Amino acid sequence: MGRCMGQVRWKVSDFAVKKEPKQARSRASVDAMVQACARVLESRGYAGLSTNAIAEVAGVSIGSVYEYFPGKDAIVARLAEGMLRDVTTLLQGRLALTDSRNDLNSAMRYLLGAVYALMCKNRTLLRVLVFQVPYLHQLPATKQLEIELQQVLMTGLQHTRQQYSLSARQHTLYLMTTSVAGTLMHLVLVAPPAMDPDGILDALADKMAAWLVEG
Amino acid sequence: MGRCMGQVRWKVSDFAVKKEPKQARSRASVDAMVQACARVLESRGYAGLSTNAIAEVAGVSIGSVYEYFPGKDAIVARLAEGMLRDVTTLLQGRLALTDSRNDLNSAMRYLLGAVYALMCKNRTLLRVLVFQVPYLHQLPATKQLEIELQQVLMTGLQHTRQQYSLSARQHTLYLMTTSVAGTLMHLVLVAPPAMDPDGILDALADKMAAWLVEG
DNA sequence: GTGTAACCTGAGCATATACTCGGAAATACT
DNA sequence: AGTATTTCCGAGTATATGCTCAGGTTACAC
Repeated sequence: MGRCMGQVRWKVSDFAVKKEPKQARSRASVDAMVQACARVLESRGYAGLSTNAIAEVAGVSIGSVYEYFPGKDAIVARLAEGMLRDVTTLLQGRLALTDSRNDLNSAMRYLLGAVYALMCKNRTLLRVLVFQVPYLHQLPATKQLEIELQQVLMTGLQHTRQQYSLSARQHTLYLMTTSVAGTLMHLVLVAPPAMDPDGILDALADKMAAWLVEG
Repeated sequence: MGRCMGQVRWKVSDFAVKKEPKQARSRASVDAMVQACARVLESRGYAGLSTNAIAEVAGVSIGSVYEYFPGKDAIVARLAEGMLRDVTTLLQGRLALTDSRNDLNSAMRYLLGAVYALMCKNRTLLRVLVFQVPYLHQLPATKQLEIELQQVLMTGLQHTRQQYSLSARQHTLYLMTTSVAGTLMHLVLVAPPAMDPDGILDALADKMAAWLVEG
């Protein structure tokens, strides 16, 4: 077997593209590989993912896969980065809307609902990425998403006029991001469907809005 | 290669023990295998885990491994169940202490601190288990831990005399478990060490205690 | 002691997966 | 049309890992 088995840390070169596609044909092939990767992850999990499977599902030859990617992890990384970026840009977009609303609570609810809805599409794929892909949380896009979430909440914080100590704000900010992330993750990936997501998001929005004005 | 590659769901038989060790010698062997499994997971990650590696590190022959386990997943499952049970029993123990204290806030802080400390040992191993083992959240012990956490918080809820609607309580309970879990997970597994865990746990205890009395 | 059951061994076979490479086919350029 | 470049192919090789099995060793009961 090749390299890359038996290590806990990954080199960035594992995730880089080998060659940039230049013609429309090859761009379509690369896209097909990434899509195939998603489908294989959904149906067989990360352990069942192989370059051969990707090539087969994508309808291209195994040689073509290695023409553009150094290995399967690069394809997974590209797929994950795309999905994470979707959430990040959603957050950025909704942030503009949030600014114009003066009702903090409903603005928060709006944001949470949007992110929740986006996560629910691709539920299965997301589950595999989060629970099985070893290097997901080391990806740049993951950290970018964390930063973006903090940014959104920070803006909410700055809107409130209350003055608290800086450390208190920092801690609250941290708690909010981890709480929101933890709740959304569990709600989307783990909780049974009988869980009344709308009611829970209502409650979460309430609590978070309250934390914002408290400090 | 054997079976068990390429599936998203696992059979319980994958996690069962093949034969129960009866003499002290074999019990030591089985224990060595589980410990070796932990060490291999820490140093090479789940992708680098193999029955051969386990046997080598444990100092037993590969044949002995298959004498007692149907495959590596059974060993991982046993290891994980042990660690999860440690947290569960800790929670149960501290719950008794919590009852006797009337200061809800400090009781909460005590609990959080204890769980955090326990998680911090075996940080690396925990990281691998949580982020890489595909079937971790399907293990009975995982769900048991969730239930136990809810139980502890529920007891806190019942201690407060306030009467709110049942659905509000249910939602708050859910939010508390997911928030606490999310924050602890991030703090232990992801956050950089410069994060001032004590201060954050203080803040979290404050917030959670407040939610308890609010409803 | 002797017999039985539990325990251990490790070479070896089967298989899955990573990855290469020589060359064919399509496309772009002039 | 002719040439260069890009793209694609897929049989084939190397290797890691799963797992078996025939036979040896140790512990225990009587």
